[in-house]
Amino acid sequence: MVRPPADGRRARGERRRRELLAATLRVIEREGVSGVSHRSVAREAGLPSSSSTYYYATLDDLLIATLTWSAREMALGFGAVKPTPGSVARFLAEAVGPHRGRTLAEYELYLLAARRPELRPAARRWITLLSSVFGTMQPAAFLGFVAALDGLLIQGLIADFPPTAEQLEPVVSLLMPPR
Amino acid sequence: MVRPPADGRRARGERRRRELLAATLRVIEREGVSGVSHRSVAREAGLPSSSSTYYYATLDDLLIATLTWSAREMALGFGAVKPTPGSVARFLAEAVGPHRGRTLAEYELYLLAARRPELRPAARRWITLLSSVFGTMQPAAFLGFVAALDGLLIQGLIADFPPTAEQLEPVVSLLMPPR
DNA sequence: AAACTAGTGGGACACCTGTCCCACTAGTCG
DNA sequence: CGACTAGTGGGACAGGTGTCCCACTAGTTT
Repeated sequence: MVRPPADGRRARGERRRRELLAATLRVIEREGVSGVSHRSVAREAGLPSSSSTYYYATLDDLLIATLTWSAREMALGFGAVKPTPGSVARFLAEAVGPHRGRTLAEYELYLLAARRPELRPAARRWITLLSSVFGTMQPAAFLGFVAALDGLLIQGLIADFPPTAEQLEPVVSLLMPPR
Repeated sequence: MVRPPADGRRARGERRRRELLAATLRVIEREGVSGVSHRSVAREAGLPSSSSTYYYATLDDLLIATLTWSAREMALGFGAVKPTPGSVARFLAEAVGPHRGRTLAEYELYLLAARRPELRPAARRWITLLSSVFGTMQPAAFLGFVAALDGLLIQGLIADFPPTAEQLEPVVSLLMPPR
C-alpha cells in the first residue's frame, strides 16, 4: 500500500464516510431499505444532510457502498466459523436470533442486487466465501448446501419463533456429509 | 356460500379491487415494493388515485392484500408440478427465467413479511403447500429441501445468467431422494 | 505569505407522497 | 316515488424527498 503524505482533512473524510455507512446499516436494520434517505442517514449519523450527498452523490451510491462494505464485514464474520454441522447451526441460529436485524438488512440488500447488476458481485461474495471453505464437497451437493443455508436464514426471518441451533443441526448435518 | 342478491355496484367494486391488486403486482415487478404508492398503482390500473385509497385505506392494507392474493395464486401454480426432480428443476428454471419479475416480486413481499407479522401466514403458505406434496420425506430432509428451493430461487435472481433446468436438476435430485 | 483544496453546513428548488375530504353519480330497496 | 348505500373523481393539506448550490472554514502546499 502506498501511503500518501497524511492529510488530516482526508483522514477525517474517510472516517465520516464509514460513519455514514454504519448509520445507513442501522437505518436499514430499523426501518428497511425504504427508510434510507440522505436526510435519515445523516440524522442517524448526527451530521448535516449535505454531508451525505457530499460523500455519496446519489442514494444509489450510498446503498451500493453500504452493501459492499457490509458484505465484506459479514464474510469476515463467517470466516471464523468451523465447517462442522454444530458450528454452522449455531451460526445460523445467531443470525436469525440475536443478529436478526443485521441479517434482515443483509437480505434486503441481497434482493436489491437482483435489480442492480452492479451490486451482484458484492452480494455473491457470501457464496464465493463458502466455496472456499467447503471446496471439498462435490459440486451439486455444494450448491444445494449453499442454497439451503440461504433458505434456512430467510425462513428463519419469517418464522414467529426463530429456530434454535438444536433444531437446525440435524438439517445442516444431512446437507453437509462429514467430508 | 350464501349468495346475497346480486348487487351490480358491489360486483364492479370487487372487480376493481382485483384490478388494483394486479396493478400493484405489476408495479412491484417493474419497480420493486418501493415503487408502490396509491398514485402509482392507480395510474397503472388506469383509475383515479382516490379509488386506491377507497378500497385500501392505507398502503399497508394494499401490500398485505397483494401478498395474500399473489401467494395463493403462486401456490395454485405450484400445485400442478409433479414431485419429480425434473419437474421441480423445470419449475425453478422458469421461475428465475421467464417469470423472473414475478418471482422477484414474490420475494420482496416475502421479505416484507419479516417486518410485518401479519404477512407471515401468507408468506408461509408456500412452505405448507410443499409439505402437503412432499409429506412423505423425513422431517429434517424435508426442511433442508424446502430451504434449498428458496435458496436456489434467490441465488437464481442475483445470477448474471439464470440457471437452466439442466443445471438445476442434479442439485434437486440430490436433495430429493427418489423414495 | 498566498494559492489551493477538502470538507462543511445551511438553504433552496421542484416534485412526489399518504391521507383525508366532499360534492357527486348510479345502483338498490322499501 | 324517495331513502339509502357503494362507488367515483377531483382536489387539498402538510410533510418528506433527491439533488444542487454557495458562502464559508480549515488544512496543505508552494
